[in-house]
Order: sequence, then structure tokens, then C-alpha cells
Amino acid sequence: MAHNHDEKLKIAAANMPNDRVLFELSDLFKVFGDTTRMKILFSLFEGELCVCAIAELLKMEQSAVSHQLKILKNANLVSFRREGKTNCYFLADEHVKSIIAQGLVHIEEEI
Amino acid sequence: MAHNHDEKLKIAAANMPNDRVLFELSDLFKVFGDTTRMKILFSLFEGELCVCAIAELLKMEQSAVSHQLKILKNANLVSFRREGKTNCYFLADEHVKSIIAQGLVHIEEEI
DNA sequence: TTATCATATGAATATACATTCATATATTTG
DNA sequence: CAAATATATGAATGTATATTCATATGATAA
Repeated sequence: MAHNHDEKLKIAAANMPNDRVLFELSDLFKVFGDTTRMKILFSLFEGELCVCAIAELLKMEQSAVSHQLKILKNANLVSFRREGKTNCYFLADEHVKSIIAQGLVHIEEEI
Repeated sequence: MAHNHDEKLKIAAANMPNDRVLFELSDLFKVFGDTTRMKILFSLFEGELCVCAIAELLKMEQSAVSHQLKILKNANLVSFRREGKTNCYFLADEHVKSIIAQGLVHIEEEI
């Protein structure tokens, strides 16, 4: 036990969210932390798209896109509706854009 | 080439950010996507802390904390100042809180 | 029903990464 | 200077995960 910082530690500890919140928060951001998923989200900014359209746009295999869409769906970032043989995916709500917008502000401020 | 979705694809493609932005964005969110780093960020919400204080608070090895602080520093989420033998880390700017706040809004809205 | 199209999914693989361990660096104190 | 303290860092390891491949499911059309 080296130098003392009990006061500051108490304050920091008192303001630390519980584990559930910490896990859910980092799990949420983890979903944004992948280029493929980020591309998928941006592709849905202007409206819904079916899986094969996304795959064509990103030049990726349909399977890979489906796997990532599942992750996005589990995180409540996208939803979909069935239309005949296709599944049309769309952004689940406006938070998605808000969160990305905050990220954009940050990266655009680096000199 | 199955059914047609050229119109929607054009719109989506036109609004897709360039690769640099996509990479920087997902790289930024990736940094938030880890429980340890999230804890470190929250521990700095009320003010600066030295490395050993963070390690003590999180009950983690100093080395692990240092490694994660480096990642946070590279992402411009934290800065530090030298004070004698210790390094005092603090949040780099208010974006950090804004981004986390947006994430909190999202996870708290799940029913 | 059979064939086709659109999507989902399990298993396998390759890569990314968080933590640990050992050690290096830097500052202060004796 | 040597010893102690605070931190940083490279290498190794184990785990998480993105993609691919093969295949299953589900809907429509012939």
C-alpha cells in the first residue's frame, strides 16, 4: 500500500454504476465497435433494406451479414419485418443515430 | 442476382461515410466496448486518479490497468499529468461523458 | 410437390485482444 | 549512489469473435 488516495477512491467508488449497468453499457458499445456492423447501421440510415441488399452494398457474403444482423438485433439496434421471401431490416430507434453522432463529434475534433 | 433494389442501394451508398471515418468510428466505440475500460472511465468522472488508485478501486493488477489506460489515451479519451512519481489520469473532454450518457439512455429504455 | 429464392444458423478457423508475468523506466528518498 | 515507489511495456497465453462453409428453414412460384 503506497501513497494514500482514500478520499478520492471513496468518491469514485460511490459513483461507480453496478455491474449490470457496466456490462450492458460495454456490451452495447462493443456492438458499435466493428466496421461491418457500423456499415450496416449506416446503410439503414435512410430507410430499410433487405439482407441481400446489404450484402450487395457491402460486398460481403449473405451469411456474414446475417450473423452481424443478429448481433445488432440482439442489442436492440435494428428490427426487421418479413416481406414475402425477404427480411427488411431497419434501425430500431433514434438512439442509434444519436450514439453514432456523438462518436462522430469526437473523432472529428481530433485536430 | 435476385430481386431488384438498385434505387435503395444507390441512396444507401451515397450516404455511406468513407472508410477512414468508418474505421475511426468503430475503433472509438471498440474502446468503450470493454468492462474494464468502462470502469476506468467512470472512475474518472469525478476527477483525476493515479494509476495505483484505479488499480485498487477495480481490484486489478497495475499492469492490466496501465495497458488499458494506454488504449484509452490512444483513443483520446483520457489524458494524464505527471505528479512526482505518479501519473494522474483524467477524462480528456466532455465527449466521453456524452457518449456514455447516450449509451445509458439506450440500455435504460429496454423495458 | 418440386424447384428456387432469401435468410438463418451451427461448426470450424483464423484473428484480435485482455490479462498476466517479468522486467524496464522514471522519480524520489536516504 | 543505492533503494524504494509508481508506472510502462514486451512477450506469452487464453479467450472472444468475425468470417467462411455447409446446410437448414421458410416462403413463393411453377
